[in-house]
Amino acid sequence: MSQGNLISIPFVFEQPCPIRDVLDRIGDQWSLLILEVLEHGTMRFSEIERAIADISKQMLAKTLRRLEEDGFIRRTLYPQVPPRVEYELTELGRSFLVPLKNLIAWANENHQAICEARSDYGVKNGGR
Amino acid sequence: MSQGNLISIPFVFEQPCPIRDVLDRIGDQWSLLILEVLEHGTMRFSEIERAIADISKQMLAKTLRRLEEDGFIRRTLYPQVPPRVEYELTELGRSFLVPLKNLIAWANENHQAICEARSDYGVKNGGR
DNA sequence: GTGATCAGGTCTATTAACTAGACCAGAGGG
DNA sequence: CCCTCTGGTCTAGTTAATAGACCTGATCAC
Repeated sequence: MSQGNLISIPFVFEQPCPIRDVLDRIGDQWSLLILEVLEHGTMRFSEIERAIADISKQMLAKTLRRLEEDGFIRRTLYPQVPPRVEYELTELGRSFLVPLKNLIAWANENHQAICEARSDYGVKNGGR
Repeated sequence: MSQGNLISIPFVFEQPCPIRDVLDRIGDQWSLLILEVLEHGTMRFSEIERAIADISKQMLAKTLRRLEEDGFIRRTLYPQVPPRVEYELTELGRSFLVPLKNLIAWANENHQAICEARSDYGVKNGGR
């Protein structure tokens, strides 16, 4: 609170900033995964559910709604019984695939290194 | 479970796959943000805390430990009183900055479009 | 000497988020 | 007549995150 011991920090990520705003949305357990899955084309709810496997219906529905709300995907409901709902990437969503695929490529390339880091850490802190 | 109605899905993201493994770790509220903050150099615990502002101490400590465990960052403890602890990116962490900065650049470029999508969605589904 | 202060956490209690699983509509098939 | 199909929603129980008190122990003001 006092001024004397303030360390100068030129960047502060408060909530109303673009980076925070976007990262807070896509930075969750499922969003990136769903977008990656939808790269392969238009898919139905149950197809996405099967592709990700361990997502719960509720989280899938919620995450899809949020992605739709943010303009990443488009939801099309065919009023049949049983209902048919299809999800596909919008232009915005497709443009997001570019940085996303970079990220995924990095993940594939460096997964090994991460695993090694984990086991090294485990050795160093083995006891507990 | 029966075979008849299986829609062919050539890609299934089960947990033990590199993409899932990496995304499950960095795909949370704080990891990406912390890594981005640390781009600016070695920082102390309280500096990071101040830079992100609305992170709780517990989550910061936990996320830092996980990032350290995965080899993204290095933690250096100077045994003084009061304690001094510094965090910095490792080689691996720095290499991750490349895809991360792509992501952030995308976020900056498209933040406007996302906001517009949100308000459009709000109009369309205004009642509820 | 007494007490406040510092950094970097941890501990606890409250609150929010997520999960699993039941349930629903309503047309078509056996 | 009952069962099945899809895309969800609802409820109950579990897990995770948050806010805030607390801890250490050397240093400094009083």
